[in-house]
Amino acid sequence: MKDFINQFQEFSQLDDAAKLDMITVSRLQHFKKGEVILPVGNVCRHLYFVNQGLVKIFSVKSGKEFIMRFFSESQIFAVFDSFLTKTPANFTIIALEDSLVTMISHTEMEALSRKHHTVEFFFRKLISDTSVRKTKRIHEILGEDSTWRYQNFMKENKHIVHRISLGDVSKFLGITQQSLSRIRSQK
Amino acid sequence: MKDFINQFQEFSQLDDAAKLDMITVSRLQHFKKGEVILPVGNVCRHLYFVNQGLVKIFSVKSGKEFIMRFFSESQIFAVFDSFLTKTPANFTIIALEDSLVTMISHTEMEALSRKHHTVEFFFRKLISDTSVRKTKRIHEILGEDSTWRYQNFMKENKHIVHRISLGDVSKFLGITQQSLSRIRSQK
DNA sequence: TTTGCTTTTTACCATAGGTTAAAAATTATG
DNA sequence: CATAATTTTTAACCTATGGTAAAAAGCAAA
Repeated sequence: MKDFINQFQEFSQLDDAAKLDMITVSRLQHFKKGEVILPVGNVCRHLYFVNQGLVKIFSVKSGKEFIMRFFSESQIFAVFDSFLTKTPANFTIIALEDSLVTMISHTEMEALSRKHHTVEFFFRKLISDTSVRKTKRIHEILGEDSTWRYQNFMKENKHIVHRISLGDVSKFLGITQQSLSRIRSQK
Repeated sequence: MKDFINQFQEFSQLDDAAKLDMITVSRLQHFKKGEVILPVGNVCRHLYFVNQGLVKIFSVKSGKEFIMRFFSESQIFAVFDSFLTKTPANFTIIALEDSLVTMISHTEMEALSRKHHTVEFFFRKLISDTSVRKTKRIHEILGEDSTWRYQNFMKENKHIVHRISLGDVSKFLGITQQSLSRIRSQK
C-alpha cells in the first residue's frame, strides 16, 4: 500500500514542511462495498486518495448511467469541477469494493496552497492531468469505434479490469452491455 | 471591444497591482485569416485573448479533422495541457478570420502567479472552467444524438455560428458534413 | 444440491450515421 | 460577367450500434 504522500510526490516535489502539513490535515476513512462516498448534488469538499479498493465516479442521465472514471490503489480523485468551484456535483462517487481512502478537505487544501507554493503547484499539476485525460477521452470517443475503445480500455487498465463488471465497462465506454458483449464475441 | 483585463476579472477579482503587471507583460498581435497561431507539435507558450476575430483549435487524426473549440471576441484560449505541462501540443490553432490577439507568455504568467495570489487563483479558475466544459462535452457526446448536439451548438453559439462554416460545425460535432446536412434538412 | 438473483450472451429488427458519388449552390477570381 | 473553386446538399447503399426479449451462465444463499 503506497503512502499517499509518496504518490503526491509523483505529480510534483513537495518540500518537507508541506508534506508534514498535509499528513497532519489528512484523515483516513473506510467505505464499504457499494457505499456512497459522495452523493450527486453535494459539493465535493475533499480530495481523496485510494489506499486500497476501487471506486467509480458516475452520473445518470435519463435513466442511463455513464461512468466518468474508475480509481484504484494509489490514485487521487475528486469531482474536480465541484471541488474547485464549490458547486453541487453532477456525479456520484461510490465504492465498488471495500475501500480505504485518505481525505483532505478543500479548506485545508486551500490553506496549504497558500502556505506552500509546492502544494499550489501540485494542485495545478493534478488539475492539468485530469484535463489532459478528458481531452484524450473526447478525442477517442469521436475518433475511434467502440471495438478500439474497448481494447484500449482493457490495455490501459490491465491491473483492474478483472475487478470491474462488464456492465460497468460498457457504461464507461458509452455503449450498451449488449453491444459490448457482441464486440467481445466477434474476434 | 472588451479590454482583456476586464474579461479576466470575470473569472476572479484581480488586485490593481496584478492588473498593472499583467498589462505590462501582455503584447498584442495580429493574425491574418487562415494564419497559424500555434502549429501542432509546438509547446503552447502563451495564454491568448481574442480582442477581435475568431480562431479554432483542432487536431487531425487519420486524415480527419476534429475541432476542439472555437474562440471569439473576449475569450481566453490556449492549448491548456501543452501550456501547463510544457509538452508539445496535439492541436493546431489557426485564425478563421483576421484576428487581434493579446498574448501573455507562460513564463510571465508563472512569475505573476507567484507574485500575486489573485493571478494564481485566476489561473486555477480558468483551468477549472475548461475542465468543466470538457466534462460536459464528454457527457453530451455519449448521451445525446447528433441532432440534439447540433441544435445545442447553434443555441449556445448564436452570436458566432454565422461566421463558422457548416463543415467546421460538423468537425466540431464529430460527424460528417453529409450527416450534418441531412440533420439540417429533415425538420 | 437446489433455488433464486445477477450478470452476460445471443438473436432479430430498427435506425442513426458513415461512405461514395454527384448535383446544386455559393463564393472567389480573372 | 464568366469561369473556376469551394461549400453545401442530395441520394443510394452499407454498417455499427441501439432496443427489446429471452436464453444461458455465473454466483450466492438456504
